[in-house]
Amino acid sequence: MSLRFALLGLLSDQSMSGYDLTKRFEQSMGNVWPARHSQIYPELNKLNKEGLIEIVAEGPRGRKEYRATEDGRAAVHHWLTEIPTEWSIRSEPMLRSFFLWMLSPEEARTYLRDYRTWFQQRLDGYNEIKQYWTPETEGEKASRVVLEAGVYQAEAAIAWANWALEQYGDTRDSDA
Amino acid sequence: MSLRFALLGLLSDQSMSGYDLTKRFEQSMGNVWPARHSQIYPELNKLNKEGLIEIVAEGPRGRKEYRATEDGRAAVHHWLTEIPTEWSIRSEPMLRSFFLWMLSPEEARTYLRDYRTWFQQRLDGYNEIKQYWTPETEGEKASRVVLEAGVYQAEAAIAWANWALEQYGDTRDSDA
DNA sequence: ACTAGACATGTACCGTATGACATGTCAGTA
DNA sequence: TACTGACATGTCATACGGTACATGTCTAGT
Repeated sequence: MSLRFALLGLLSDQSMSGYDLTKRFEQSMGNVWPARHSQIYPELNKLNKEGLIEIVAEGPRGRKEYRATEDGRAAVHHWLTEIPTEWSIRSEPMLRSFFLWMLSPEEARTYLRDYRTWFQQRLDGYNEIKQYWTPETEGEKASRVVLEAGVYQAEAAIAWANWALEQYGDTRDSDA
Repeated sequence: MSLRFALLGLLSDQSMSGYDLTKRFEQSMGNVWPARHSQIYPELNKLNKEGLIEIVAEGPRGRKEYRATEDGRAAVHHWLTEIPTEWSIRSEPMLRSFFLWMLSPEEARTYLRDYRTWFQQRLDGYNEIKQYWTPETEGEKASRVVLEAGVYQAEAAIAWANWALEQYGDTRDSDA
């Protein structure tokens, strides 16, 4: 159910095409809820048939720009306020961490360094965006708040990785 | 693919039944990779047919205790070292946060307080475990390291929620 | 003797998600 | 003119995941 509300929410803020939405999912949205175009396009057609979104413009190459209808925005509101949140998350990096004991210390450290590097790059990217991006729409202002969550999470992930590296006998303190 | 390696990894550390594994997923494992018994039992049968796990004991009520074979452990090692990690995670709570702008400030604050409360309870639970649980197997020692990741993440989530609450005009500093 | 609850395993259906296949347009450049 | 790459939308087969259905056993308490 989450994908449809993600689309509906994005289309409540700005009108966009499936292509634009796909790019959104490749960037910001994909960090918390991944989706490919093969899932997005059919869902948009469903949403359109159900009257939750409507086509506001057509462009070159069959481009169709959608926006949420009043019903669509109401559906998001209902989801946010009435449907209980699924709190548990799905994280392969953390799942893998459960099994580091099956690796040699050096292999485990390699994994933890990769882990740290990945989050460090996220963090750098987030800070970059914070510097050069000025949110305009209401949705973008809220995205700015979520971006900050990414910063907090990334910092925590890096701090944990450093702590874990010590547990696995690491001597150095940072990498690339 | 992740579920099979989760099962294989757990069964590399200790022999367990599907029922035991299901309980594991309801607790620690489920925090990072949820799975129900309806998914676990068929996967165990597949793993068994493929020779990656074997039955080591049978108990009352048709209980079957499995453990990973040498091939099974090798498969986990291969996964950990050769298969690229899927870094992106799936988090409905964060997805919802993107759309807080569609709520009234009071509704948004309610959500953020629920968010904070949930992670606070996680954190309390983790600290409880840290106090009373002494890891014994290698797998449990590694789980202890992952538990610490949960602590770091929960603390970051709470800190962010407090920051976000300020953005949404909250005056108070804590709740239940 | 009965009963409730934990133990224990399984299947079936339906919706979600992925990767591959498929097709075509438009703009810029060589 | 030819080519490349971004733009743009779609489908299909398969696999993954969740809810509900289905069945039966064992233990402890009443």
